[in-house]
Amino acid sequence: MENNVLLREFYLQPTLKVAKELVGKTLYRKINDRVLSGKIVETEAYLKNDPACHASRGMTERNKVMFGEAGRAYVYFTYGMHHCFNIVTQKEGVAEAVLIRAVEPIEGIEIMRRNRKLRTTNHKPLTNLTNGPAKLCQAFGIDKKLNGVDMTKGDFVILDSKNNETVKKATRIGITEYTDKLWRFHNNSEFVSRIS
DNA sequence: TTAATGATGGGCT
DNA sequence: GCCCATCATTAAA
Repeated sequence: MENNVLLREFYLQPTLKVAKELVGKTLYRKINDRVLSGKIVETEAYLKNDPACHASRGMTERNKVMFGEAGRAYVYFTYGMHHCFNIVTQKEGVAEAVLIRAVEPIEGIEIMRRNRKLRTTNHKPLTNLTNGPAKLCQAFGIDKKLNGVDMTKGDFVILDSKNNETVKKATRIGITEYTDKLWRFHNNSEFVSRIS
């Protein structure tokens, strides 16, 4: 298991390349000896000098992890109730990251269902578990306690996998600047938050 | 089917 | 005070 964990050198590659290549890889988390995993199906890149990037206006208490070393988790709280999860790329001082927007559940689906606490029934219950950045955080139990965690080792990592995903480019979601940039990557599957 | 809305609180231009 | 890299629910059509 440990031998195919993505290492720091992977995250030191150009951020757009990292974002694209993360599609098809496996997000893995072990909590209390129970495994949660999912195939990453949708990502977004946030670059330096990108007005949509949290770090574009300088370092703050919230975004300082983005300025640190590659391979760490940047988890932030938004809309008063949601978390979003990114992986930091680039060397220290260069604040770039990849937002994980959606995964396809593989292991620990019952735990994910419990973590999601949905009231109403959905006609696509599996898809609806992790097809959004805040949904996957809920399902995987990701919150601010994981902000800054090193993802190149330990129980919260991304596993390499030989995959031949067809990766499509699209515009990013939920931003108001640089909306023309095709910095969102997805595999066009039903587990993506939305196609376009 | 799509559109509108309320929830809810940390960060900050 | 206003803004948010969102989501679930309700309303409309």
